[in-house]
Amino acid sequence: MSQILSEQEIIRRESLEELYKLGINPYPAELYPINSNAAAIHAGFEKNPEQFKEVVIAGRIMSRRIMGNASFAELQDASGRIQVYIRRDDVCPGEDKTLYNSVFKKLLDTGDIIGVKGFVFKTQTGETSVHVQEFIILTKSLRPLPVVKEKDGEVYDAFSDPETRYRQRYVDMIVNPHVRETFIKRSQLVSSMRQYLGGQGYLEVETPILQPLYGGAAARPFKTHHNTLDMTLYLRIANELYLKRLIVGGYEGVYEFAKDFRNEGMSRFHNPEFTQVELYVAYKDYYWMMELVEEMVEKVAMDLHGTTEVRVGENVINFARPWKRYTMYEAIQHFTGVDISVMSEEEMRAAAIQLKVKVDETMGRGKLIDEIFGEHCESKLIQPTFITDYPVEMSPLAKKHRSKEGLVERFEAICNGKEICNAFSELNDPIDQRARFEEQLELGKRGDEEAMQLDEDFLRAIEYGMPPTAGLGIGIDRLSMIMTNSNSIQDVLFFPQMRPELVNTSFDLEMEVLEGVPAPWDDVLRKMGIQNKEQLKAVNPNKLFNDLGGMRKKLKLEVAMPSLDDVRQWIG
RNA sequence: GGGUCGUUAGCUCAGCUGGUAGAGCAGCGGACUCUUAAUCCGUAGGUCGACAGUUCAAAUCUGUCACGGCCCA
Repeated sequence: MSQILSEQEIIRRESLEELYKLGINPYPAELYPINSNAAAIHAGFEKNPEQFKEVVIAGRIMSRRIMGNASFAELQDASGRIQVYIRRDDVCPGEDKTLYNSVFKKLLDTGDIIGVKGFVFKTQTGETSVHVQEFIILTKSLRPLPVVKEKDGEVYDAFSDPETRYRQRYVDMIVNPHVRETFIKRSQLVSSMRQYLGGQGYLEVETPILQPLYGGAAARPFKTHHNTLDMTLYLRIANELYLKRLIVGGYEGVYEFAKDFRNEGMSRFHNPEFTQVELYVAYKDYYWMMELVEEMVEKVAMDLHGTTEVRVGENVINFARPWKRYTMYEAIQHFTGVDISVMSEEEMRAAAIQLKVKVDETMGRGKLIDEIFGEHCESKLIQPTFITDYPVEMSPLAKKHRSKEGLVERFEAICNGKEICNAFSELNDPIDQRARFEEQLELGKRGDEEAMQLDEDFLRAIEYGMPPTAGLGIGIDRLSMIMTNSNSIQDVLFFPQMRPELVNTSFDLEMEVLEGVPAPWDDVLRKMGIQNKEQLKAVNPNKLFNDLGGMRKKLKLEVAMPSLDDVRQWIG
């Protein structure tokens, strides 16, 4: 015994014991043969009532209204909710009324999962319901669910604390139906793209996540270690360099839906791991790729919403083709009135200062352009817009522009003020590519932690010859945010990254002694789930110190707190 | 990383210039055979995020720390 239970949890555990005593297994092993669900009943009953004379459904009890010998309950399954009606003498036809009086009324709670068999009917107030003839407990729930009530579309006591929602997404999904809806949309988005890309004949592939050299983007990586090889490996920040090797190898179109990892700050738009689809198609250029993006994203909007128009916050975004196109210089001129295309670096720096953009001496032309654009243009681009022709300094993997000096053939699509994709005519000149990598190495030496590494094997591959290729990356999380009208990336990730919470878990008295931790704190640590040195070393001393205070109060210990330094010493 | 707001019962929240912790819902006991935020009567439930300081007295004031949201970089 180590978990400290609330009153409601204790009561539920007592109910569990009672069920066992009555010979009822609250966690049965057998499958439960459902033949319908909430949505099917709502959709079909009025037209074909004769088809709903014997339905078997299963779901979670979301609410109960008990009126003596008859009760209503709401059952929630994957398809939605339906009301069920239970009458004592229907489920207990004989003398023994235990199943209704004790099991249903006392031992069941909201949150429990049951199966019911019965017939569909309409109540006097007109609600389609299932009249229960038999029911069975499929799972007893030991924790009280947040109770969310609703009337006339108004929600009362919504389960809304963001921290708890993200940490306990399962609860969020149970009580907030729109959350499940968001993730269904996200899944449809990926299917829609996969269908589109597959339909073009491109090959879906998988490339390494653990990479000896990371590349393909400007970002800091996560570092890990392989024991047998005794070598450092990095979690990929992009899949670009591997997918291009596959184009060298002879495929004409490859794509991968990839989890990428970037060891950077977190925000409403950034999670350390995120999903991207990258696509490479041989014998194409970036103009061609723009058309593909328009067509594919328009299809996604149609598949998800049945229209190209999507409401996002205050705006309605229309993904119908064709999208607006600006070169980067044009965009800057459009939003600031300044034409920087003809300026020297010094003139540009002065212009940037005039435009209240923060500059410093290390910034070259490319960085200056990027800053001005980021400051004055990006957030104003609400409707999907292609920005083309980026400075060469920022794009070491893109081909130099066919006619414009100092630029590369690159575009980003901006939508709702944020980048949703990035693409270029891929650099396939191995001599130029080596030179660009070397420039990156120089940046790295000057302290740019996001500079790319020189990938000798990648260079070897393109020295064999990579056909002219168009490449694309689309951020699935960002696009999902737009397509689901979500304000934060955390709302389109099932399990957004969070600092760990120390949870109380059951512990085993037989376990090893925590050397160096004086009584009674060793016991307290065990109660907090820290059972050995390894686990102890893994915790943040400040947090541990903080939580020890909480445990001291909770367990009503009459001993002085250890100091923060003591705690640091225990951890070692 | 900086700014800012927040952390009180299972959930949603009150708690004023310091003076014995409250409500609604959920729970528990009871009544009730078509309810739907069911209703009616009764009742229990608290690491006020943590530590320290100020004070006769701290949920409340001050400092440090933890966790989270939002904004900025």
